Amino acid sequence: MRAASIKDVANHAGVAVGTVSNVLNYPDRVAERTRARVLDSISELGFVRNDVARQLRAGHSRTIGLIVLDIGNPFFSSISRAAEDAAAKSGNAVVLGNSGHNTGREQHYIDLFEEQRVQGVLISPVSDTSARLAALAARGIKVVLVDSPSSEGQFSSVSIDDVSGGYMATKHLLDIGRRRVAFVAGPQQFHQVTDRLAGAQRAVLEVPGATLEVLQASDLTVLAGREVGDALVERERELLPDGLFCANDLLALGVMQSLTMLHTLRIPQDVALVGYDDIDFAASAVVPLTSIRQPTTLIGQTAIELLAEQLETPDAKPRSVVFKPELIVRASTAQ
Amino acid sequence: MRAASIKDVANHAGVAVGTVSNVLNYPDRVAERTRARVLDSISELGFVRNDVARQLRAGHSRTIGLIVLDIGNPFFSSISRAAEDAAAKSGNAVVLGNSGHNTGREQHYIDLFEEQRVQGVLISPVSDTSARLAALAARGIKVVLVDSPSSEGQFSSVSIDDVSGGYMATKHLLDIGRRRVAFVAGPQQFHQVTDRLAGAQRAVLEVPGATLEVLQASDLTVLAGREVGDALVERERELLPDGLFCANDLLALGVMQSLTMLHTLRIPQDVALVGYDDIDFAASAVVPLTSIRQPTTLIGQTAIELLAEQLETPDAKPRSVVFKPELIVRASTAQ
DNA sequence: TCGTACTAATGAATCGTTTCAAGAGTTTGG
DNA sequence: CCAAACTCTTGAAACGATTCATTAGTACGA
Repeated sequence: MRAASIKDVANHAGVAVGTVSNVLNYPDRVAERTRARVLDSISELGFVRNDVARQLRAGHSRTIGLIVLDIGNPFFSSISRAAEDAAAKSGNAVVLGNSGHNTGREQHYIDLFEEQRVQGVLISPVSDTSARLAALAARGIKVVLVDSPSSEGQFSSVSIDDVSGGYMATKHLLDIGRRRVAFVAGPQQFHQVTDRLAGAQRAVLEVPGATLEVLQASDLTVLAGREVGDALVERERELLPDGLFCANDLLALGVMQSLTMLHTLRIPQDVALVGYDDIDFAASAVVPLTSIRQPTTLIGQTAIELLAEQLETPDAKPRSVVFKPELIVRASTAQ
Repeated sequence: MRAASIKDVANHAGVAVGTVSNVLNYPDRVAERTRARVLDSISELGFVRNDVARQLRAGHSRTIGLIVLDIGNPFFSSISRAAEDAAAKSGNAVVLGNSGHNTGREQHYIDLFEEQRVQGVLISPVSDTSARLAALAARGIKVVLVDSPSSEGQFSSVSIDDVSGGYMATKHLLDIGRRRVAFVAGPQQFHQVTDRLAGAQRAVLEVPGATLEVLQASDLTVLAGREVGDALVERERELLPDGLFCANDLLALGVMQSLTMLHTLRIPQDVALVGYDDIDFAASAVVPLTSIRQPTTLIGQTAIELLAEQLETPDAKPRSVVFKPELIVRASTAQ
């Protein structure tokens, strides 16, 4: 009941194992008749190549590791889908790891991928993981940073100009006349959060009389957004910001749920709201959400391309691609 | 620049390869001093176990394949996250494949997983794939069906009673007084669609005077829902259904976008709306969406458990777990 | 007829582990 | 002091593919 091996096929067809291997890998090195006989045996025995053995011999796998911060976030699920599609085109499989913003789990996946001798690792790092990634790279496993710029150009990377995204979002709030702006931040160790905040600050400084408050959310999830929103509705009306920029769409949707729950506050009349990522659900929110669109499909594809580049020319200099995000205006900031 | 092997470690430490292997796998079979020396060599050489070779020797991998219909659907991303977490606890990794409702891609992943000698495959099959899956099983790869009942109890499965979910959703619409009910169906080859429809039909038959119309959507996505919605708003008012039950939440959110776009129709006053899956975004929709909640986390965990069961006792009879869904009432069906 | 050139097929060596029977030392008990 | 019972360590044999130097066989030309 053991799976048939190449040796079984060879016996059955009355040829040597090398011949069976040739039928599989270099069919025209084998004479017509022999090939037919081998193929018959293969289908008769239900032989399926053992990829593990192939990989051992080849010295590397046909697998790419992808470590994301939160697969529940459509931003990342979209990237991973794109990466998977792109990898499949060149016959590679993507193994997905979800770090959940947790350094321990991240390290766990790095170790796992190293043991599995993956061809490369695409990673959206939790924080500054460069030492660990350098160790990976030193053992010949290529690394591409996703949604994170490469510190000192050590690795290839594909990222989005989050500072400029933060600027665009805040500028838009200011353009529609809002002056008491608040940024709903996630944990400050996420560079996505600090970059977007930096952009927001720049925009606010350009407009005299505009202020920027920072509200701290415990996480980058819908639930954390709801907590921030609940705190806001408790405030006296004159202390409320009139423009809210959230570090991502999940937060924004959570905030929106709280603000609209009691029907005492109106979006956008009382509070205008901007999110970040433009996930599919932003358009179908209670109030369709203005957001900063990130080209997730492109990000995923590019990550795979950068990896392929590294694999083809092993000592090519790492390359960094930076995409510009785009403002998508919807009802949550209508004038 | 080749990665260090166990042999390199053995040379460096001046012991036999078997001893190094014992240090790694059975530390207390090795004398204190030897063990220390080997561990030193390991860290000095930066040795990392080659999992590929281990797997070849062991005859199976520490990998589980998961094939889902649409990873962009939060229902499936939630299941896969749960499965991944559960698998990690027993030291296994999950490789994710996205079939996108496409038989070809599904087969591609089945083949890939078979070549990779995964321990088992969790699959949400596109249609009746039992022949192919039987072939897998015949080669010793365990199969667990996810979100799909097992035909003839051939495989273990974890599923949800979709007929009863469809019944609950429709009964609820009838309970709040709606009589011209429509079911927004996805492609009829998806059993999820036909089961939910069957439940809806049963509910409608119980109420004299109630009718059920079936609207066909091209897919189970937000976009497909918007197409159905666009067609609905074109209708004369008296031909409109007053209760809509959508085959999943993505469809429902799409329909909702169209219906609320022009502000001529009100949800729930003119049309009450029920979705299916209760994804996180249902609660933060334009009109918070009444939905049928499926215990995704439980589904993912259970799938892994059923697989573990099969692996531990290879000739245990396949087991089927069926969960009951739950109705979550929100504003989209408020009376 | 023989040597050359070619095509096919062979099978041992290899990849990096784990396993396990056998051997080498050491300790214990009589 | 020797046998028996330990504790460690050893190193060859798998696992299942690919590779490649050899060999076998055939065809051709001189």
